[in-house]
Amino acid sequence: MEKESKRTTIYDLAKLADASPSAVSSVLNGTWEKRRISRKLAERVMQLAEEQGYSVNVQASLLRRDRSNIVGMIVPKYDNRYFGNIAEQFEIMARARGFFPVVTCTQRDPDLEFEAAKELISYQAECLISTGATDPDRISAFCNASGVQSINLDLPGKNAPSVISDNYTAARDLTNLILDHCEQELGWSGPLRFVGGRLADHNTAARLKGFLSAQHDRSISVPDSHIMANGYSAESAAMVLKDFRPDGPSGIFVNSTISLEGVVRWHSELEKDADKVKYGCFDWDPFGSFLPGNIGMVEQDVTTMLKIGFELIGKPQTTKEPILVPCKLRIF
Amino acid sequence: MEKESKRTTIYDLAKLADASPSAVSSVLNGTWEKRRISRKLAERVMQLAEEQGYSVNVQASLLRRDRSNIVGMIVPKYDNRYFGNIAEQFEIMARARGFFPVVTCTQRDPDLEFEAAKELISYQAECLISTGATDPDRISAFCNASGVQSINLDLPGKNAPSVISDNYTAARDLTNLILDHCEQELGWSGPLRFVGGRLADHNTAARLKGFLSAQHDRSISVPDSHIMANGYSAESAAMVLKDFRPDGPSGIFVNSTISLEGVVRWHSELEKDADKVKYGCFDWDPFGSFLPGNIGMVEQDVTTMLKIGFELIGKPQTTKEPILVPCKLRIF
DNA sequence: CTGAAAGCGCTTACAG
DNA sequence: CTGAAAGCGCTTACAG
Repeated sequence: MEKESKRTTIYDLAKLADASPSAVSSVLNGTWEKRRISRKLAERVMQLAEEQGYSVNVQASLLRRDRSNIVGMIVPKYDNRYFGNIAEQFEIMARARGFFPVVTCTQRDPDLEFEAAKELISYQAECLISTGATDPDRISAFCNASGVQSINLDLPGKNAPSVISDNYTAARDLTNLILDHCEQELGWSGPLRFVGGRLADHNTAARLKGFLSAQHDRSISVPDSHIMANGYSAESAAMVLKDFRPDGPSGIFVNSTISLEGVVRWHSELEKDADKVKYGCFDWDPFGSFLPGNIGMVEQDVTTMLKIGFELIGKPQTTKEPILVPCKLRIF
Repeated sequence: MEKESKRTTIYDLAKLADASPSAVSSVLNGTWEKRRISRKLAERVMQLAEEQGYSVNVQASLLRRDRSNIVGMIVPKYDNRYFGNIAEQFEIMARARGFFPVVTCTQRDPDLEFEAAKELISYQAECLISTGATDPDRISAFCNASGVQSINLDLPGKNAPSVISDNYTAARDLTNLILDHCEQELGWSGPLRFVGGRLADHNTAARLKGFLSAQHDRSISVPDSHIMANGYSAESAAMVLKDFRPDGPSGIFVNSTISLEGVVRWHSELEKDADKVKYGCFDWDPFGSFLPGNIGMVEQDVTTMLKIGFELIGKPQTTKEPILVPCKLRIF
């Protein structure tokens, strides 16, 4: 074994195999049959490459080639059922399509999002998917300036095509489900409370609209105090409910599993009428159906969103209107 | 704006700024003050770079430089609390240390693991962290041959240093906790059942050892039929318990949250004596404490494991004995 | 069947 | 204060 400090190159291999670097290169990148290099030489080179622990230097290879095949994704969190699933499926689907996926996680920090996006472009990503980005327009503006395609997922933007869940419809359906349960099991007909998220956030706004419209259709008027969208954390959800001690039936629309943690904590500490609280959650968790009071959850259709996203890659960007993907309502 | 098809290079910028490519390069990579390039020129170049949406071609830059700063990680899943958290914290900690993290998810598929590892090395990763790899030795053998450092996380290997949880101790503590609850609340003293995982898997084996040793210390003998380690899925856990209808008190050691799903499903379908089942789980989930019968969970100390992993980077590889990191026992 | 040569976009020691 | 030139490791059209 040679000095470990330097990696083996095609020149090392060429010397060892007593062939030219060009020949070695074409053996290693699979074009040797086309170049009609003898099978004997090819086998010798591949054998040597194996022995020497050779691996192609992608930096050098990409520099010379026309395409990188890299498709980048930024995602707010991995440690989250929804986004973790998106990242995971993205990688699988990208590989299946012959791309090299590079995902990076940006902690809902707009500056980190932008830096990470620039980094991915520096790595010659051919397309960048911004998932749940807080400032997608800044990112796609930069992509546009660099001549790199970009796509928004989960949260829409103006400068690139967007693929998002049909939050409005799913929220309306979930609200109706909660209302039905309240009527049938508690003989009570609203109004419900809305807990979690931020109203400035597009998805929360769309969900709130669905929440209100379902109740409007039943002539239920919802007081402002019932809209408790004060953030994305278990703490803020528990906080906003702290002083609410139900005195009879009540129902809650929970916006995301992270808020659900707070709601469940609050619920478990109720001293009376805990069984008169019904809630549903816009988000999916496998333990959801075992939480007392939880009557249903909305699961976003990640596979379809990604499939549509991949179909957009390489296509000329046509419409900028968000493409809406229906969600699945899971009833317990 | 020029033709979008080609990205802007330092040569384009040099022409526009009426300067040499060398000067542009040093302005862009921050060495211009050292080279005593005039502030005026520097500002002009940076302005132009901004306008043209320039971003450095990392492939070209790395090819010329000595170091890549890339540190790679393979991880089985993102859509999993434990591994998702590892990937997320890895990226944060890597950035904080000036590295460029690239994580990829390999679905517990040994071949995909190996391919992904090779790919990361092709991208000139300086160090590769194999997390929960099914065949870590094959990967580190390849890394060794290529002169790339490698580290095993979560699951140990022979060819590289390993940082793993102290599964044995934590499992023993969790077992004792379950036994204590069973005695105090049910007046019953084992033996417990062990559900989930695979005995061939190092971590399952270590946990089983702790499980057995805690009971051995209390002179409880555990029949073989109580060891139900038949896989990592909610289905297999539910399956193995299908015909178990407890007729009195019972206790279960659940190996991972994925198995916990199956256990909870089984538990929720019991017609009698459901309140006489106590279980604990080796893994953490925020909804865990709200699941009836769940008395405690083990949370692995991801931050410490990663911190130790990062300390190993760049250091000569000394001991091959796994470094054990204590877990935290969360009691409900 | 195979090699010499140019060039991908950078960086940096060297020479003014 | 600044530029010309070499070279990082590859690929590929071109010329035998």
